[in-house]
Amino acid sequence: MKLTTKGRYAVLALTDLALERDEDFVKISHIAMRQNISSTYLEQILLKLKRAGLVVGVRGPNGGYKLASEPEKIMIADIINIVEGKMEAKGCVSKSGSCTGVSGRCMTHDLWDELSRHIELFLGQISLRDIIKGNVLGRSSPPRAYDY
Amino acid sequence: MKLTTKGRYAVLALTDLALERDEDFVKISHIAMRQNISSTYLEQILLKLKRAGLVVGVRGPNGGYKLASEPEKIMIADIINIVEGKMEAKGCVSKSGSCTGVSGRCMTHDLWDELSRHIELFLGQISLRDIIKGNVLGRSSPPRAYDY
DNA sequence: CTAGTTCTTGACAAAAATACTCGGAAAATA
DNA sequence: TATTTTCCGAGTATTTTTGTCAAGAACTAG
Repeated sequence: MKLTTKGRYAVLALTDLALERDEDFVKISHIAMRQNISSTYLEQILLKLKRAGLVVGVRGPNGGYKLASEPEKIMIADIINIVEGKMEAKGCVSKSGSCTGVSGRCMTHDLWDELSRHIELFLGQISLRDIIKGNVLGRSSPPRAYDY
Repeated sequence: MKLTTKGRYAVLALTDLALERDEDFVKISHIAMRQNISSTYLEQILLKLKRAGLVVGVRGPNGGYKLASEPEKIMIADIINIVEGKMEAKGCVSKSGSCTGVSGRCMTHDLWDELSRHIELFLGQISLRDIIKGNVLGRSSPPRAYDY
């Protein structure tokens, strides 16, 4: 999975919006200042989130951004997927058939595939509400052991 | 977590070694050819793995590389950690106290922290043996839901 | 011992991705 | 109309990734 500052800024910004939910609209510059992020960079990110329908943006004075829905309905996986490209099952070209190695001998294909699924499953279970409530720690569970 | 070709090549190479366990030593050039990797690049990677004690390298004719221990004792998390830098709980500088935002308001710290733990837990449970046996698929379990 | 093979090491370079910046346009408010 | 703020596309600088290259050291077969 890809996770760069873009994804982290996105989650950070939306968390900020979730906290400021009572205020009508929050300006980019305010978020940027509070979270110590470049505001012009944050524009790009919020724009993507707006196009995807996660936030609502209004122009002009008293304008700004607002969450499009309840914090408990916005999952971290969605945020990341929108801002970073869709997380691919890297390590193997997506084309079926022969991968990196010869003769279809790509043993590691399944691994990266399963890792992606694992991460997606994890981040798909955590909402913005969980973050602002602090309900995140200790939610990791070990993977199912293989039955020999 | 960081996952680049370096990490994938490392797992691929070690998987190759695990398969060729009967042969005494396997040459870099052979692995590179079979897995379609640049052999000079692979050198760097195997060197790191050797320094960390995961593989044994022998020079001279009939030289090459060999796994230092049984495939079931070598975990994917170890491989990745060696080759890529140690996976950090990014998104927050590791220093405790104030993170990106002001006034210690870094709500997302726990998230990235827990995500790292989650991934490490997953990859720490899968061995080279699992890969060559194909025991990887379907091992993801959803995270524990938070009890409200 | 000698020649050939193979790892060892570090420096360097091309390419790609990341992390921004910039200038202007559009909309809303007053 | 003037100001504020989002919208939008393009462009740029920095860093990371992904290698290459050349010289050297160790080892083995013959």
